[in-house]
Amino acid sequence: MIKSDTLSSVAKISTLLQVISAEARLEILLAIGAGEACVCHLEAVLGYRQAYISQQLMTLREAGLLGTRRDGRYIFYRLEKPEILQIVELAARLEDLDLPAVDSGISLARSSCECPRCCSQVPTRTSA
Amino acid sequence: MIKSDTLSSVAKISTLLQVISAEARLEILLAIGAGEACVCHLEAVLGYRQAYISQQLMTLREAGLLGTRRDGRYIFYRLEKPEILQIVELAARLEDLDLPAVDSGISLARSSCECPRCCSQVPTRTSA
DNA sequence: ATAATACATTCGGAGTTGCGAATATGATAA
DNA sequence: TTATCATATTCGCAACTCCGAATGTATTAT
Repeated sequence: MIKSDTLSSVAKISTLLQVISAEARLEILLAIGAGEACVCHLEAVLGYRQAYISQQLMTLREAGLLGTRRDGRYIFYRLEKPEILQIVELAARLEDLDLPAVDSGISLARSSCECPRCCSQVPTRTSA
Repeated sequence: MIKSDTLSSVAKISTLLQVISAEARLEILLAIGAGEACVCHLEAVLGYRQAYISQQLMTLREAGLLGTRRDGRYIFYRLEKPEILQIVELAARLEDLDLPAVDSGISLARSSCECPRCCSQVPTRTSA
């Protein structure tokens, strides 16, 4: 893996883009979006195994892209630099894709979470 | 390598970012910048072997990022989607780097080329 | 013609990475 | 205390990627 702090500007940019370019990590960034998400949430929403999610989160953390907040036994991740999503949006536009549902921090990450244990309330549903 | 056209939006974005994230390819994109550049030019400016440059150019071409123009025995490459540089600039800003001299199409790619054979005129030099 | 130049392409192996399995840690519940 | 849950970390190897070497293909020069 790429590390060290004595790197050229291009090398640093290369590292950043490589970190966010892995498909699973892109999905994680989009799932967190403007809000925050715990690991079990990401697990449920994205369908990856827990250890795998944690591995990807570690990579993103080491790149300085994520911040954490512990609440009880849950650890919530948020984007340290939300502008990272602008890169994804720009890339999406270049490919003529209507950007893949960047999480607004309301829809997925905070409410109507599908994972079996955390955030089990379903506040956006209006049915009786 | 990543191919196929039946891919999710995220997968397409992933592929695009992976293609541009390789350090050598980043350097190539920046060296071409807003102008155009032949292979021997890139070879001289970046210091990579010819075959290696061509390999990276092939990858960028297959991703639809480059266009070509043949002039005699030279082949000039240009950015098909110059907005790709905005991604690089954004990434640079996120890392607090003053973006790495995006080629304006004047300084390197078109004039004062250092490679021994092509573009040997040195128009920006004002010395006798 | 042949030769030289500019560039493209294929092949293969050393090296790296992805990711599953197993295990560890830190917090809460009983 | 022990058990359980949420998450982190380490290990190892199959799979993949990088890149050098060799070779192929246009184009121009002689």
